[in-house]
Amino acid sequence: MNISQAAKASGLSPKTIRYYERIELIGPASRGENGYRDYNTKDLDVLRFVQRARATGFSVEECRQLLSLYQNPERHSSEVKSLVQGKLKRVEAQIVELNHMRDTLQDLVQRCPGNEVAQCAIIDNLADQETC
Amino acid sequence: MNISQAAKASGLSPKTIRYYERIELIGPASRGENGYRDYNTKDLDVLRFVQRARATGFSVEECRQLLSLYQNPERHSSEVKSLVQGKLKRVEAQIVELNHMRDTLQDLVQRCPGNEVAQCAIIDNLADQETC
DNA sequence: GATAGACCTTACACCTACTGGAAGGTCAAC
DNA sequence: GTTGACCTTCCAGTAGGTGTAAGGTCTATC
Repeated sequence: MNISQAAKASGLSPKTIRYYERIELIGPASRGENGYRDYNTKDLDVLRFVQRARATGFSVEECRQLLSLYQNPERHSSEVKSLVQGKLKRVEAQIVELNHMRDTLQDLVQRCPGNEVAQCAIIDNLADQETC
Repeated sequence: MNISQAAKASGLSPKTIRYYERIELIGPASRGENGYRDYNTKDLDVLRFVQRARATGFSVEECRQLLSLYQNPERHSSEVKSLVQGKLKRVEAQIVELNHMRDTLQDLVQRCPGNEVAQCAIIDNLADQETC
């Protein structure tokens, strides 16, 4: 199975697969006589694992750790859990920040007339926090 | 007022101010005889404006537009409002995505025993969406 | 006058997680 | 034998800065 088939089957792009190989997130693919990369079902499992972990929100470095746990039969599930708990905390913090941002934006939108006049609460607010 | 004082007064770092000048988000600072950048209160207003807009979540390109509206007395508040409404929509979409991510992570954490056993719902889930 | 330390300048490299494009080799079909 | 769709590598660019180096300048102290 060559790279574009592996890409389709895993949900990654060929470019991304090559990139993952280059940064050694995944091992080097075996090569056919023509130098083309060749993937088997085990390789595909790894590609899918990474695709899902990325889609779930893990960074490439976190995927590296998850992958090493995935491939280690001696792992303890506690290690996996603490990794995911850490990620959860960071995601929750990001949500709090974005919610705050949304509230600010909503407030700005409500206080701006949105007509042909130049005076505008949004500009005023960004220009001078005090007049808020 | 030289760059580090302007930095302190605006909440940006000197590096960031130089960066903003380099990408022409802000105009070139005037220079003293020694070649040092020199900021007046008007410059400071612009720096503060940008700092607040960035902190509110606007991208540098969005800041560029906001700044040009800020500096244009002929502006219509409707232009400002639609810019901010667009941003609000994007932020809300991001929140939805992060909430989904958080739910997934919470579910994974709950279903992982977190002990010395290797078997773990997180790894299983990432390895094979079907066994989820 | 010399020197130390804190500033300033520019320029280049690095970060994340890819993506686009160029230049060239290979394969399958017609 | 040629076309088009693959494949290969490598380099550059994206956003929004930060780190570091090499060098100039300012101020204070000895």
